[in-house]
Amino acid sequence: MIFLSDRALKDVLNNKGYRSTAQRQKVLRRFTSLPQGEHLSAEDLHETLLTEGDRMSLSTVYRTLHLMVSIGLLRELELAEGHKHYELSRPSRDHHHLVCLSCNQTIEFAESSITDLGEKTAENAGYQVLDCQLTLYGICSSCAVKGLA
Amino acid sequence: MIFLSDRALKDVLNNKGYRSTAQRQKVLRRFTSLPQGEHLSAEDLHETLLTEGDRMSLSTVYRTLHLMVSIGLLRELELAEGHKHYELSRPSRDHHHLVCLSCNQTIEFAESSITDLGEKTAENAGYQVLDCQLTLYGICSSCAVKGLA
DNA sequence: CCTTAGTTGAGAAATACTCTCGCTAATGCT
DNA sequence: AGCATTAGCGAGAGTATTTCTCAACTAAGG
Repeated sequence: MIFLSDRALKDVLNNKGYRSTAQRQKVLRRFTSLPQGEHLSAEDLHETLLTEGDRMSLSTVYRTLHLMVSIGLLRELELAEGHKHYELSRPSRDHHHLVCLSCNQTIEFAESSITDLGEKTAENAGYQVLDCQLTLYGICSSCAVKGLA
Repeated sequence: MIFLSDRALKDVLNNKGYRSTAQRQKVLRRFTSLPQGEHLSAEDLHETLLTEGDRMSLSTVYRTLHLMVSIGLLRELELAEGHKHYELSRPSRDHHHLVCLSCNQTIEFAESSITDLGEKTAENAGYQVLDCQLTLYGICSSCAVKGLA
């Protein structure tokens, strides 16, 4: 799912009974052009779309994000900032997050064994997996030194 | 951390420069008396405290929950209901969650290897781990049948 | 005790997100 | 291509959850 043309997106959507719209294409395009490792909040996405000249209501931003998470195109991340972040779903390059509860620094790390383990567990329970996230919360070394925890 | 007396809680708090208060004791007690596998939202906790005759402001509930997460006594869960849930932190019996994005059913599962793996990763990055959560999001079999996804 | 500094309560406020409804436009059929 | 159907959109009001403010209170340590 590294790249998806407008045409491919249309097929994915239509197959599920959804329509392909300019808004959905713009949102997905924004995510595909994002550097590896970056993620956007709903508000971030809304703003960057506006500055690029793509008017879109905030409602649509939220609706589109939810839709894309539900069909597995995007991944919803709960880090430590009080709001959700989204990134392209890239099953082949699964990665996880390490978050400092004090300064919110976020580090990504890859660990393919977790995905396998998660898939197996979910299948045993009869689930079809859309996402598998290992999130580690802790205190980073510089915050530990400052005694902030 | 299966059980913590008021005295033990006081020591933990005082060691970190915090005070032991009646409110903090009540909150922790509520969690220690919770059946294994259950978790409470801030609102749940506030209500159950009130019905048990323990008046406490909602602000204090939130403050106490955050404090206890930051010192590792509680664990903050992000399931799929739109608000956070909390449970006692029990490092010795680590468990993770499988959530249906359609009906919000949540299944717990244990997997000790994940904790080890997480600890190792975090330590390499210089982090002191407070929590390690693997969360699998997907569609459960009954929702898949209903074609809800 | 007595001081001091962390903690609480109450409610206002901020934030993030969801809903409603009239209008627009994508899809599928002819 | 033209048309009917209906999913999807925009705008803003509404809701839910969480955070903030500040005066009053109280735990901790001397």
